Amino acid sequence: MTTGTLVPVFAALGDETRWSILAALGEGDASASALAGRLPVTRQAIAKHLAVLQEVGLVEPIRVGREVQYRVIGSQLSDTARRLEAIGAEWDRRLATIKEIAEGL
Amino acid sequence: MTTGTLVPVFAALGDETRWSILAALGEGDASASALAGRLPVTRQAIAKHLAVLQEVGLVEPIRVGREVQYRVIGSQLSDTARRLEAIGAEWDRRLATIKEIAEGL
DNA sequence: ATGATCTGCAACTATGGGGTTGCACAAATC
DNA sequence: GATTTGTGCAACCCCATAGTTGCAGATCAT
Repeated sequence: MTTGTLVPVFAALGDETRWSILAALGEGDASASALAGRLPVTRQAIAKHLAVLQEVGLVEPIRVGREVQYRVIGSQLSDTARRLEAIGAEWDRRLATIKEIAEGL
Repeated sequence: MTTGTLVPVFAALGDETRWSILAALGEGDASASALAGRLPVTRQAIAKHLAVLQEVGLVEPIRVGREVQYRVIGSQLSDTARRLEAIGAEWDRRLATIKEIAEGL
């Protein structure tokens, strides 16, 4: 059913600050320090969030000289969406079946 | 962008126990007590999880006599998946644009 | 009416996680 | 070489939350 590594991704997406980071990264790669300039949180806090996002494969680090820029991996987001879609469809199907049985068809 | 109520849904989906509950409910409506019989957690814990799931519209309470059964709302899951899909596509599009610019096309 | 069962609310514990400050270190800049 | 700027690590605070126990109130069965 591949629900294995899916839950941590949702957990990662269940935080407003991380969405802010993803939104900021959506306008171009950026380092933790650069992000700290735009968001109302410390660089260290952002670094932790980036670690979480990297852990679940939503973001990718890229060394540029002495700084580390991060890039959003859009495909991972799409994958997650498709897997969620599949589960939703499966549920709809199953619930329809249950409803039929309940109505005695 | 409708990212408004989306984050809490992901937060709700970012917990293994809640997925267990959803999986159990996928095999038919059940009450908190019934669920407590199958899962290795207390009824009260399950009740809290059900409250969270209801809060974000993933589940729906149905009074049956003295007990309260819960039903999965598959459409909410599908909606969430579609919205995530849309965001993912948007990102892919934007990142592709950025890449083009970066490569000087 | 009594007992069994299911729900609801409340208090309490404890672990995790978001956030901070502080410092040490690496790498550009001057 | 000295200074700046960016990263990494560690300790710490604080609050949200997953989980528990305990009890009171409904509701169904006998």
